[in-house]
Amino acid sequence: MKTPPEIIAQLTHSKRGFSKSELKVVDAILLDPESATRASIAQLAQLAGVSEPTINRFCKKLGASGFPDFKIKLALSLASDARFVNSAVDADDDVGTFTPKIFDASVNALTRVRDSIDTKVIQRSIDQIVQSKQIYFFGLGNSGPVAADATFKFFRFNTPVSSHHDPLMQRMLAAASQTGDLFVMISHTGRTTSLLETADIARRANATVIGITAPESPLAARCDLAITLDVPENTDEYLPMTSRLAQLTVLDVIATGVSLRQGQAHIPHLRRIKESLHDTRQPIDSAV
Amino acid sequence: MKTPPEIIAQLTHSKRGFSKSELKVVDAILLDPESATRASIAQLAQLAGVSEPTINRFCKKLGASGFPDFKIKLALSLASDARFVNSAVDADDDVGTFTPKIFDASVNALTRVRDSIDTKVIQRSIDQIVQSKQIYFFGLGNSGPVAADATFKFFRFNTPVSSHHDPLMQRMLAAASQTGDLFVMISHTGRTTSLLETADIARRANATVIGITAPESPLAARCDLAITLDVPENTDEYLPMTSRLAQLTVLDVIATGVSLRQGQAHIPHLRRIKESLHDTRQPIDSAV
DNA sequence: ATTAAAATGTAATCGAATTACATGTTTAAA
DNA sequence: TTTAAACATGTAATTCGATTACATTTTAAT
Repeated sequence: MKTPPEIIAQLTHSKRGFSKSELKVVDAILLDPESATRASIAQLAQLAGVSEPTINRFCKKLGASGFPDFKIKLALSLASDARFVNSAVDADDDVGTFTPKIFDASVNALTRVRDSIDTKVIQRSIDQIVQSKQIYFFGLGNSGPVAADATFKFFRFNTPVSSHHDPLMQRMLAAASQTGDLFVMISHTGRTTSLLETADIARRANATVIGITAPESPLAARCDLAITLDVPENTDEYLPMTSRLAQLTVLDVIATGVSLRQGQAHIPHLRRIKESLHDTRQPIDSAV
Repeated sequence: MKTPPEIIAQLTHSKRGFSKSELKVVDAILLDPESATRASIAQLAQLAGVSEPTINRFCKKLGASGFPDFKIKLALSLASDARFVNSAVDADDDVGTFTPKIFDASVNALTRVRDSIDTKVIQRSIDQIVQSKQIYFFGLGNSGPVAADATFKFFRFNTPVSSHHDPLMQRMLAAASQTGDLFVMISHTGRTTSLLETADIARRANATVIGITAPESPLAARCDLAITLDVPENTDEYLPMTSRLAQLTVLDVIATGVSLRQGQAHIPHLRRIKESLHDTRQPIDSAV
């Protein structure tokens, strides 16, 4: 996809020297960019309180061939970028307002991680998992459920897998581990003392430790492989929201990678899992 | 944001009765949709070999107010399509290729749910949660970790909250429940027999049951409130990937709603939680 | 204070889009 | 098979929006 000229970005980060009336235009557009894509040059001129040629010149200044072209570029910009405006939830937002905001924040986080993640580390993680004899997913607190989820995801491969959120159990398993054992430790902060100690213990036992955590965190430094997620999370206001999503998606990626590596080898295994679940479900056309 | 009329979709799935010359227009546009957004009506008319009014009528037929409006809608359609390339992971993809694909699939699912979710039901769910005396999150299998995650999320409110993934325990709690108790049952398929029974038991006990599940599923029909998530998931190939993310985000939304409703009331409670965690963490500047 | 350059507006012009109307084409009924 | 009515399409006129040329105002520098 060719990089579109991000009109909205140019409007918000008004680095460019905008003149007085050009700023009026910026304001008028940002007030309701959506409807600006539908307005005529006259309407927008009136709304901004400037003349029509001013609008026109403004459009050209931003790289459009004219006003109609500008509207299209603006629309494109809205569709891709501005839909995910990371606007904070406001105290007097109603459901219809804050619901998309939260979804957008999640989407934002995911696209950001997508664009910043180190796929080489992912690749090496996949290599390690394929080679491992046994896989443990460790997480504490909010990351506990993520580890548990990973178990379900990796269960379809033939390697024994389990998740643990009890620090003592984690420590015991780490101490009893050996070469070929793989620990995936999940921690948003990467600063949970107990998990750091467990990581050290596991590495001393010659097991492999992969961390899914924050860049430059103590945990990242202690792992054989650190998958670092750059998720901006204002943990001061809320408990982690978006980091779990990023962690889960990264685990999806790794699972997919392992799956691709194994080719069709595990398909029969997967079918057996599916079949085992069948009797727990109501048939599709059951009376509701 | 209002659901955009997907022009491209209307063009490709030419279900609508297009006439001879209208088909010429479709072809001309699909030949190079990108440049069609930049063409004038005369250019496009020539390219398609039809008259200008034909183009104009065609645009109106597809729901645009005219040709310029059509171009904008087309541009929007292109942009969103490009972003949501739901291209399946290919057997010979390398990490750098399938990693963004999976992230995009997740983003895709979230935006789709965002645009299709019924915020009125969300609102009523928030109402119920605020009024409830006790909250239980139930999930089985893949949804178990989601329920567990919800516990962490809702713990910051003063209402007692717990999650359970043992069907017997779920059933016991449902049987022992009473008015004021709230059950949030999470199931991607909405067809897990055990959970359906538990829902019935809970409702007979006058507890409230909220479902986070598939539209038109047995579970949705059995709940007081059904938050239905329209997540396309090819469960045949892979175990659920994106549905968890949607479920988690919906729970984030609800938690946020409850939080807003309570205003600052729970802030001291939240601070206490934070402080309790402090000693488990390494200080930021600890030696790495 | 004066002048040049930049910014903005006015008004004329140009061009694109739309509409009204005429012509041709298909379809169905006689 | 013929005929009329509905539909599809094109031509030409018209309208409306966008653009340009030019005049005026504002700003900044000497």
